[in-house]
Amino acid sequence: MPKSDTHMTMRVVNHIRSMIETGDLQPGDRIPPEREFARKLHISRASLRTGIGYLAAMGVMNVRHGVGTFVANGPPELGKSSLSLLGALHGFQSWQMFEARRILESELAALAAERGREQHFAALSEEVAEMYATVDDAMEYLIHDVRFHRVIAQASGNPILAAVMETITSALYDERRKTAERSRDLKESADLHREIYRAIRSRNPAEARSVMERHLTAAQSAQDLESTTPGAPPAPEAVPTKRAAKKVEV
Amino acid sequence: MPKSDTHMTMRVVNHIRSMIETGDLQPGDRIPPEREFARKLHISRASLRTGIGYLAAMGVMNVRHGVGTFVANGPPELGKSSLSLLGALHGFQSWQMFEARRILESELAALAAERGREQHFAALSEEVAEMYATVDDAMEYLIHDVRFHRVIAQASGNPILAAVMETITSALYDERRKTAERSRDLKESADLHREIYRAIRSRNPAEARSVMERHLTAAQSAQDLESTTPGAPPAPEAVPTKRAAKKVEV
DNA sequence: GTCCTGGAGAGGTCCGACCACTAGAATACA
DNA sequence: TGTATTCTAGTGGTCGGACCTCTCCAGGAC
Repeated sequence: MPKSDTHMTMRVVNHIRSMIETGDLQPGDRIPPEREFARKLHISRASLRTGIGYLAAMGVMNVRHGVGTFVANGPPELGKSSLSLLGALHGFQSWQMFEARRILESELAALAAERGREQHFAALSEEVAEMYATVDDAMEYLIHDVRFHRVIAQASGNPILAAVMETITSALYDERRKTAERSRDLKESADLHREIYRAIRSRNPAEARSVMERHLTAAQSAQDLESTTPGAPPAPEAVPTKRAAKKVEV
Repeated sequence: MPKSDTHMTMRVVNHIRSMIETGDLQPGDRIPPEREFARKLHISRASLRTGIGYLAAMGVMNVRHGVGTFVANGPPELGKSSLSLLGALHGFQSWQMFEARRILESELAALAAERGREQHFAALSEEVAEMYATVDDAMEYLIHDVRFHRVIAQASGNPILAAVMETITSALYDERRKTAERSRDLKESADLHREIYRAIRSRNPAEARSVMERHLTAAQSAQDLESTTPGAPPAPEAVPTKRAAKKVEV
């Protein structure tokens, strides 16, 4: 939706975008130094920087002070803190984030059961094993927990849904960090993950979806218990707006 | 995950964020002029601008040349073009976007059936009527189509999922605009929307989900027919990465 | 070999001037 | 009087060029 010319910002964005589309720029690549690049694009360094800032905010570029600016190469993410920011603005509730995650990951698990490959199964199996091995170390356990879910997202074959999941869980952890770090019942959690793994491996989408939903519901309850803001029951909000019409494009 | 001090950008972001959280800044509000605001924060205008740029990229602020800078007040969205950008970077496929949309909107419809209120039903009904009235004007029809789906998202009571949907459909329209603008079979489409409306109004989540899925599948097929890049069959990608561990942040 | 220091090169911040757009006030005109 | 036009204050957008800070690593001191 960005208009091409004028607006230096978009000029930079589109330029880099096309460099990516033509393959001139690959994930992990470094772009030229700002001064040089700005000269090449016939724009000021300040304008170039606003463009880069935009890309960086979107998670497409990765700026490292004193080193250089790089094309992101990690797993796709929508701007990391964007959800957290939007949450502050629109007053997102904790239960809403959990619900979103539950829905997304359930479908992701089902898709993984349909499309997962042997490599994914192997990776899942390994993470489950690691989880059992670290039931006494919450910190370490969490790492494998996160990896497990990430592998499922990858196995789903839909990077878009995976990116959305990444964004939501990221915001969720942001919030969790504020409360206690302690965790309990890791053994039960590991059992559930093992069930999920088995359902996926046996290519049973319905089962995978259902177990994943059970797992996340349990996780939410556990979280609510030690949180100050208990998960609220669903309660729809105000009236539907009518004014949005003018914002419609195409 | 943004670190507090240093990095002027984050100083600005956090400052505005806290102004939002304390209610000093409400959606639609205008922030002070850059020169004045910069003086008040004891930073340069350039730094203030990078911070604002970040917020704007996230969709939290809305900058209008010659007018002022405002807190966003529309429906929550993750940065508009972010998906489109990420798509260029990670090579998102068209069918993946459709799939993501199908999954999301189906669940959204189910939730709307559970939680929707009378106001939402009325709004939906009105949009359906408008759709029937504009089956001969594709452009006009599309506006009501978009509004219809947006109301469902709102009725779901989960603004996070709604925001994600908004982001994905926005990217989808970006692509659609590249192809022909013509549309056919609007009558059939309107019929399907009417069915969805009825399922929601009668509080039948399963039915709502199912009809919505049918509708979006049909829409995808129609799109594929006149597109140069037909929707590809599902095909999972490469190996699961292992390196992601270091990126985990509790 | 190890440690320290210095410098090159990258991004980060700042300043101050000027450009471009918008909206509303002031003015001209019918 | 009413309407169109022009002017102008205020706001964001761009510029360039100076200077600061951070990283990394070569090269010397030990």
